[in-house]
Amino acid sequence: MKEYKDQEEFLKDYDANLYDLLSVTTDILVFSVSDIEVDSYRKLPEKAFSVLLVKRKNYPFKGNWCLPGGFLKIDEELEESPLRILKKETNLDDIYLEQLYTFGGVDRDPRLRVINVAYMALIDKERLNKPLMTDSAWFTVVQNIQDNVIDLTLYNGGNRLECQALMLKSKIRSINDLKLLRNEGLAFDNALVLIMGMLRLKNKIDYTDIIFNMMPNTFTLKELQKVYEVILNKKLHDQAFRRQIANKVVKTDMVKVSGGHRPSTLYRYRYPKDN
Amino acid sequence: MKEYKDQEEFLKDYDANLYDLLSVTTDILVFSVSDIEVDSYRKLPEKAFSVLLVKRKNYPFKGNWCLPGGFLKIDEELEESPLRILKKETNLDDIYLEQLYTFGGVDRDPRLRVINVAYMALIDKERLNKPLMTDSAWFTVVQNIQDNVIDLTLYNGGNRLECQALMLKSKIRSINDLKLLRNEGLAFDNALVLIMGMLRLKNKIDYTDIIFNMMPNTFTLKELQKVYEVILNKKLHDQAFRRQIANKVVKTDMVKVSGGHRPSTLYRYRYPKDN
DNA sequence: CTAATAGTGTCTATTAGACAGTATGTT
DNA sequence: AACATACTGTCTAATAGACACTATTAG
Repeated sequence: MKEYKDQEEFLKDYDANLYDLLSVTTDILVFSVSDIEVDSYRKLPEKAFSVLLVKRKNYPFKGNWCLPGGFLKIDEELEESPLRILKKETNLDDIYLEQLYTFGGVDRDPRLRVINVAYMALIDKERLNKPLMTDSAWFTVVQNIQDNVIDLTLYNGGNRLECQALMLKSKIRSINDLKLLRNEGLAFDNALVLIMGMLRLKNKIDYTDIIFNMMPNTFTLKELQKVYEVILNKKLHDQAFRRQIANKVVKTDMVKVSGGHRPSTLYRYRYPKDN
Repeated sequence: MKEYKDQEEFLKDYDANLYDLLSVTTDILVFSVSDIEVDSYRKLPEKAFSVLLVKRKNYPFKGNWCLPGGFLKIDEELEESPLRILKKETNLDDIYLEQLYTFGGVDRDPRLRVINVAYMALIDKERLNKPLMTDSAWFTVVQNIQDNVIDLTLYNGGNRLECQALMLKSKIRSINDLKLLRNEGLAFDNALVLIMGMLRLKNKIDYTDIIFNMMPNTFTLKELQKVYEVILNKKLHDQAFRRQIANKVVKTDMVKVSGGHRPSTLYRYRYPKDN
């Protein structure tokens, strides 16, 4: 091995093709909630949980749906890539974004070896200020967890996608803790990305404040509770819920009037000193 | 754009060099604890928290210390890479491993553009059955957190490394939430990897059982408490601690005798149904 | 008045913090 | 006996679950 005087001399001599080269992509799980109107004028609208998908126009997986994403450019910071994609899809700049997991299965893309860094984004649909891109659509996510099997069914108009996985451990930390049982209509390994994201979110809303990224500026406590309930997929006890989030919200002097019942006080999120 | 009959025909035509190519590496934060003997024969040994580092023999960063790691091979599953490295370094197969974060700064490696998937591993040093690799060494980690500045000082014999970062948010989720203030002796961006790993561990031992991956099969409650204390960097209240971990451990019929005082009952970890 | 949601009061069980006290070993 | 750690008991404060009750609106 040649001896170098210093790092500068070493780098001049260095051949970047010495190691295997491959491509890196970023995918983003864009999650949000929306209202579902109910028949009775008196009842409150239900909350639905939804994810943004893009229909693939080209091979591979032509016609299937996939997460918004793209290839990382060689001179682009890793964190810039999801922000760039989100800006393109939603026209929003300040979106809650966190790294979810990096997927690196050898065969996840039939074209070439790809490492995929998946992010999770939470947005408030009311902030959307332009129509979705063509081929993009919100899918309502209906979850069903029984024994150790998680099943997610996605609906958008006539489109219905479904994915299902066996959870091999009680805490899913790695892609190897999940075994995909069914995947109808999702491209690449996006079914597993979606399931991991869903599980991460269900877990994190218990001990963080990230849910407020999906809420409008003002909201009623019942609306907030319904968002918790649709994500956790279980009913919460009203009074217990109010106590638990009491110190995370601030009462405003506004109320929300809706149907034949007492109006509900609107609340804001109480930002901690930092975020 | 050419129209393809099916995915097979499309792939035959596909040029993998269409997108930017780069290299992927995996780094592993191998954390463990060990005893530090104390002067008085009566006192219990203190617990020290430590991380495994490797001295760089070549450029770049020749002479600095770095995390064990390596380049991902093009036909290697992403998760296999850290396992392969751990096997080489520790000769152990069944090690607790979790993905920590994927680092992708444009300039993190002066040789070429690299995306680095960092993992965190927790091991019980008593299980080590072979000496460390040459150039590998355990460094004791001493942490100091004041205001929003975290400072880690690493000791091994005469070697002393130090890194320090400002925490821009109270919950560190992204590399952008940290601002590196000082880095003495650590290669690449390993200082930030180490700090993120340390923070993740501090956070996770409160709501998971991962600490037991660093414990021997049997241990006294005081030993377990001291491991918590050295990681959290604060004293815990004896009785409160015992109550909190009571249902996570099982009493054995063995005791540990050490110095001039009453022997302590040895406990085992109570495995949940799965892990 | 009725249906439906909004919001409060309170009892109880569980958990967390604090502190005091007792137990048991080696030297 | 003295020291050091091991371990238990109990008071109190805070929190969580459960349930009952009152309040307010549109139609």
